[in-house]
Amino acid sequence: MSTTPEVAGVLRRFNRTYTQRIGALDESFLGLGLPLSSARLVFEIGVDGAGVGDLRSRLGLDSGYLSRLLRTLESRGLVTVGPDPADGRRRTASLTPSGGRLLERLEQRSDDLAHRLVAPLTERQRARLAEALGTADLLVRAATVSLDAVDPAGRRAAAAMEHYFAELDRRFPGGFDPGEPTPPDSFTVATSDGRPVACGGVQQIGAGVAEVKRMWVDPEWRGAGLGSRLLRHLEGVAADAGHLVVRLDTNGTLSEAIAMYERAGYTAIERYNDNPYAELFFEKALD
Amino acid sequence: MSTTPEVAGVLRRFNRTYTQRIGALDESFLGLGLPLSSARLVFEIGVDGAGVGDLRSRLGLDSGYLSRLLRTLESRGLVTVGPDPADGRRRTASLTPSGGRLLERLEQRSDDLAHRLVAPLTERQRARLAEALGTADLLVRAATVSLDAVDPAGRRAAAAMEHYFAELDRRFPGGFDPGEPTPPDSFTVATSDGRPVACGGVQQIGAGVAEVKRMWVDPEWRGAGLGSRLLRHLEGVAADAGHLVVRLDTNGTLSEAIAMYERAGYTAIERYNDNPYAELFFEKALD
DNA sequence: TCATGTGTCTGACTATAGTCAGACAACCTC
DNA sequence: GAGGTTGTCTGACTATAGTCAGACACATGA
Repeated sequence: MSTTPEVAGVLRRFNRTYTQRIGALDESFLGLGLPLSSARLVFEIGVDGAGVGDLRSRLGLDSGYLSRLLRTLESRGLVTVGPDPADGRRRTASLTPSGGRLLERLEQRSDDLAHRLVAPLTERQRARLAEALGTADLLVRAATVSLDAVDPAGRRAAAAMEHYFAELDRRFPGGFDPGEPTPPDSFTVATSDGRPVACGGVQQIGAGVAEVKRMWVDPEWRGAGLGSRLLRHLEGVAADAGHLVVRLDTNGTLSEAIAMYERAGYTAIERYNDNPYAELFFEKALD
Repeated sequence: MSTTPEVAGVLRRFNRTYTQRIGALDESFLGLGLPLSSARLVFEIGVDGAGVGDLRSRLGLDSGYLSRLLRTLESRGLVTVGPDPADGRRRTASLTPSGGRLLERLEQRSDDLAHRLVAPLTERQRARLAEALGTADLLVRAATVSLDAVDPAGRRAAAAMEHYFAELDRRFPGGFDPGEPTPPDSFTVATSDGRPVACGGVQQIGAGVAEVKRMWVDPEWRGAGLGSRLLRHLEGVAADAGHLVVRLDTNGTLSEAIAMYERAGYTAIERYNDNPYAELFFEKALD
């Protein structure tokens, strides 16, 4: 706040410009015989379908309201809602062929409008705009990732860890076998649009000593500072639990991670465990 | 469209991110006992007040609807609506002291939310975001400027020309006296948010020869390509009127303008009029 | 001064968006 | 298999947003 007093102002000014001009992109959904909220819903269901709860959180709707919207789309033959095979309480919505055609037309309209919007710009200006919006997009998304403590043995933790293990398996020359992973003392998942985009656990490994484990950041999200933020967060978790020192191990393959640890003030130490995949070991004192 | 197919995609992706995250900035207006549209209206009236028609075009509201919104704000003692001294049909809205206090609180909330939004970012990221949004803002605004042919002797033309004359007066060492300006054959005003941001006229000065006159771009808008776009537009106007050549004169003081003319394919020629303020003369053949 | 246009207002509507409480079935844990 | 939790659904609402037609006063230009 102290040294960048203008960010908020720029943001607010942009907000104004935005609602007046680009906001019309949403209204391009109109005129196909559907109210805006229903059209947005069709859009959000998409070709792959989506869980009802997922839709609710992505669109920020009341469950009753969403249910009713789905009912009207169903009655128009645009959507079918069926049970989730994995959990009988959940339901998944997907588009019928006619719903798919509607989605295509929505996409088309939205695309046309976007093109028309940038048409008066020169080629170079368009490129500049695309770059600026891309940057803003990444940063805004990064800023609004939410870091939540989840049950280390629960479903959300498992789903996030799966990404982590899958990536290790891809990156390690001989693959990676997680064995029977034991849940850490606490686990944090970073979520954006309902999907896990980063995660990490904290576990006590000695008196006053915590280990950061299974830290992972989605490849698409690297370079947005999410890793550092998560690491700071996990250090906070460890400090709150009364630990004085944080350790972690890693593998030489994971060069971005190593660079980040060093930037964050970690120093290399001797091997402190028998993890066969670990080659490098770091430590940092909590203040 | 051919070489930058991705702009529309980036724009649409950003739109999605935006409505979900920054869109909440608007909702910060809520919770002060006013519905969103009324709060936006208070915001748009601002400390300086605003004409009713102006508000209508800025907010894109139906005149009946706006009138009703003003009535409810009036009945709550937040706004007064009085006659415009210059034109008895028009009315101007301004905030009462209590309306002004409400506005301050709205600003405060919006500001707080903007700060909270960028809080998770590092200083550097915030600076990057501010820069990206600033660029996007300028370009989007530039893209959505509308170029309208107006009555060369009418009010809109006069208002725009006033800016032009004022600027010349500021920039010329000995000031500038427009004398009795005669309206050109056609006049174009570029408008953004209801304000003139650029203008220019076209006038026949010989058989098949047109002159571009009184071309002006708001200083805040320079660097956004608005000048070139306007110039191209005026050339189009001249070509449509059957002219084959466009000429223009300028003063050595106006260096940005000169650079722009050269970029646009104009070449220096001999003096072709007796304008005492003109020092440089340019010409371009229309294709 | 008359015809025409412009800017605002009222009345009478409709459609859309959203809220809240509670029912109910499937699931999970002990 | 009892008790609590989660996910979805229905019913009964209210608030907000927006539309359209027409009235009326003022302005403008022939």
